[in-house]
Amino acid sequence: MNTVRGARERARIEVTAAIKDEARRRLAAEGAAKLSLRAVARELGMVSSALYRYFPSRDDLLTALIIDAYDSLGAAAEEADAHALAAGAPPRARWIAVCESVRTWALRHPHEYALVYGSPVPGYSAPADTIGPASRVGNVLIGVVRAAYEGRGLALPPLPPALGPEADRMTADFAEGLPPAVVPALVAAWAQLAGLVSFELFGQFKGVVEERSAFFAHAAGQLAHGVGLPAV
Amino acid sequence: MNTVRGARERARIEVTAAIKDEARRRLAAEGAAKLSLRAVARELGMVSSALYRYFPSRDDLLTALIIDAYDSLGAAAEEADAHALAAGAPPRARWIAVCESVRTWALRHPHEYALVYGSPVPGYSAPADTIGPASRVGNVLIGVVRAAYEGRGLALPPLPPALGPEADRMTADFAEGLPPAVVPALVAAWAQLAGLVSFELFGQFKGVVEERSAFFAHAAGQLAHGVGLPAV
DNA sequence: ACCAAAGCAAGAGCAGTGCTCTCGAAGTTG
DNA sequence: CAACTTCGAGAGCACTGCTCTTGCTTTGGT
Repeated sequence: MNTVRGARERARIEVTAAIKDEARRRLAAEGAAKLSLRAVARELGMVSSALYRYFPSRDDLLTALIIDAYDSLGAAAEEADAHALAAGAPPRARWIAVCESVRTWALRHPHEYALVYGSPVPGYSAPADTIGPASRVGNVLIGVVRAAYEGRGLALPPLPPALGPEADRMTADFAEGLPPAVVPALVAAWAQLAGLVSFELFGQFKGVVEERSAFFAHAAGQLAHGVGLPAV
Repeated sequence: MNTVRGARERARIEVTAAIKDEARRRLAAEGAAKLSLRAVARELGMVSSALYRYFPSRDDLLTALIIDAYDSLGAAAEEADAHALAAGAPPRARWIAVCESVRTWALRHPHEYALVYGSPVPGYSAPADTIGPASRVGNVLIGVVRAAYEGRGLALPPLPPALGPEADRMTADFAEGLPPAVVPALVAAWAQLAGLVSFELFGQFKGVVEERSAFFAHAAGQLAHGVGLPAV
């Protein structure tokens, strides 16, 4: 692998990266709604039609940015967890560290966060390529809970009987080895985490929450409690 | 009031309403990103420039739709709570009923929900006119918790000392009469509720949660627990 | 080493957009 | 009735995503 296939292929990779970089820059500056292919091309010194050799449409460019954003966020979460783990943190502290890393990443890349967890852009349905990167954060959270479970430090949340089969299916599909009762709570906590971050990022806390960091830390702790990682 | 001020004024009101109606229709059909002033005007048999007599810009039209959406959602939540209250439901059941009503409204008006709780559209900062309607759902939730508190049915969640002053400020600002410890939990629950609905609506649960209704009901119950409305 | 095939940038062009300006017709008010 | 305001229509500007055609450059097989 990594074979040097010639100038052409190398140029294509570089140009593709340059386009994505410039697009990300304009995304950060003006938001997804105003991201224009022509402006990106102009900034790169090429003509707009040339850009279509690399991305067949504006939505394809956005999809590429979405995948990169998922990957970047996923990497941040994984790194935060690895750090906490290396520091000997117990599962609850790891959980909170991951939540904080998601929030920090979102505050640093607001438009990219909006791209992945905000309203989907056009008619649009997420291409299959996105589901892999999209699940990285979820997998980190699953890993933390699994560690708690294997360390006998997991308090099982209640599960209504009506949700039993669904919990079993979820567990088999993407959380093998965990007790089914915790899986719905875990998925809910993931969505709730996104809700907290989105509200802060999208201005819904304006005039409501002022001490955002302290508030978030508290909420992340409550989230941990909800999935069975009680304080001390 | 309701004085008939002449044909002109009446026409203005009717045309404004017609524009919003048509815009809402196109919003539901194609989403906010593709909502075009010209298309709305065309559908109404008027020329695009005439529309600017009623809304000075596209964003102003969107803002009007946002306010209406907040009001519609708020009314749905208030009605759901009133129904539950009239049926003699205890606070916990009222809480869940309100959560369900938000989800139901969102599923019925996905694009309008995305407009208010999704990523903000342009460069954007929410105009002041939106904050009133925006808080109606929150006020309903506050009312439910207040009823529980006054009925001695509220279990106070823990509050870290670091968040004490902020909790006091929040309580004084928009939740007077409630014990400060519950207010941050309440705000967090509100954001988390939006996270649950957004994830379902924006396709984040695709391949993850199948029994969406049962899952949501469970999560809403957990949310109730988190704000101090325990089961039975 | 040559030459056809493929990849590429550029330009023109289409249909559509938000928004501005001007002009004449209509309604409102003294 | 006259002065004034409001409105719809049309033309026009700068911009968008996207397509198509035209030549040039790189590539890969003979």
